[in-house]
Amino acid sequence: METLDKNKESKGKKRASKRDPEGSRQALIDATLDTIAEIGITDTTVTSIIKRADLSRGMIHLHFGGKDKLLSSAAKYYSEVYYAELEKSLKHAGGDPEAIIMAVVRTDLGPNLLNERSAKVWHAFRGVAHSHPGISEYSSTQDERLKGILQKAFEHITREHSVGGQLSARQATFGTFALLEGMWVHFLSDMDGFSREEAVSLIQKFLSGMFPGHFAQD
Amino acid sequence: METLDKNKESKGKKRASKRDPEGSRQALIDATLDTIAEIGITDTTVTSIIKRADLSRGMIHLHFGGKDKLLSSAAKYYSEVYYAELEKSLKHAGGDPEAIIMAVVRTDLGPNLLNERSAKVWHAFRGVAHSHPGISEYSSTQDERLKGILQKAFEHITREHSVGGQLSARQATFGTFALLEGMWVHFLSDMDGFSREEAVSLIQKFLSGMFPGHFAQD
DNA sequence: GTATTTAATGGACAAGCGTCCATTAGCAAC
DNA sequence: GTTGCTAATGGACGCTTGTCCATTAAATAC
Repeated sequence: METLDKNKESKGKKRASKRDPEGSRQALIDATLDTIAEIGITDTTVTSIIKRADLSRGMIHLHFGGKDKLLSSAAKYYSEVYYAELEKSLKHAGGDPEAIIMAVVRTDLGPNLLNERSAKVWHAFRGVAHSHPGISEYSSTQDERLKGILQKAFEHITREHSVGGQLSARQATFGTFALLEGMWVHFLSDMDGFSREEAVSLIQKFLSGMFPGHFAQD
Repeated sequence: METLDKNKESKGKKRASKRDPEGSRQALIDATLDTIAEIGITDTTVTSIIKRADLSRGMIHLHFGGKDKLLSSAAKYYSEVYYAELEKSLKHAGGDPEAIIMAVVRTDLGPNLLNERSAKVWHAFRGVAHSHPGISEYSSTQDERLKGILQKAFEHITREHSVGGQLSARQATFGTFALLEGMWVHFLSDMDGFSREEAVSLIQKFLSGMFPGHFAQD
């Protein structure tokens, strides 16, 4: 019998075999996101990426056609992971609009989506988006999907209880979204002082102020 | 009599004479901010900056000691301009806490501070701050000063009317700040659709929801 | 086994980067 | 004028960047 470790995906991160195009592709994307989070997007070079992925120089050109396209693919992947997590959480939320909104808030501020690596990558991508169409595309898609979910839920609430002078669904979406983005920024500038519970509770207070009778605190 | 234009600071941007260290310094800072806003911080190189400032290669090293220090100086200058505008507006606001808070909100979202160039520069700086201590310093200083002003005003309000279950001054500051940051992000992603009035009004509604009896809408 | 296919390698390359400094030139003092 | 000071110039430098491709080697088909 032979040794059974070493060559069989033992660590979960290593590629399956020496020839594994799909694995190499993903390894490059992961290494890109790691590098951006660790040393910043300005210092993220082809060399720093392939060093971290433990692959050879030519792989980026081979699998993505260039550094720029790798960055776009990494942004796309990041956005997909974000949205997958959100949808997973929404499946357990049921159909109640309030529950949906609070599930979005809780998930967006939860440790799976809002953590050091993720927040740094998000921030870096947003910072360069304006001069990088490939990245811009995916981060604005992510925003629009999130806003879409919120707006649909808020529309239900405003329709049910048409409470005269209150906020429109559009404004409520706008405000909630801004608060969430602000929380991410805050998290980055003070990770130790940040409290997820407090952030969720604050948004909930904002919502219950805007929609009296709804979003009651525990 | 001689011609009186052409060589006497006529355009306000040109340097006063061919030898003007202070003017050159400022021209480099302005060119840096312009370049960042136009082509992004990633593509902002020594060459692109000196081309825009219409100065020679050596000037960056001469006046700032290197590109990195020029960037830090540009961040510092940006922050100073922001804060000067804010203080100017606060002088007219009087001593009333509500008026101070609303003046901060209106100024932060006004065209002098929130415009295309300014927002793009701000975004770019924040995106690289984590791997660039010189920039990080000034953008966090700016944040802290703004939060300080808000918190002091909110403390007055919470002290006067100690309305039991309401928001603490810290939370109100947190929420207002997050909303403002969110508005800037929103402005960047949809400049045409953005309405300053709506943004101000939304924050005011948030505040009047949190502090019933205060921040009454017009 | 051999042939075929293609993932992966890593060095060569030109272009571009930021830094530096010997030189030039503008202004003030005399 | 001449001198002294220093702002300003712009080319040379070494280094790093991203791209590309001839070569190697792993897996599959026969």
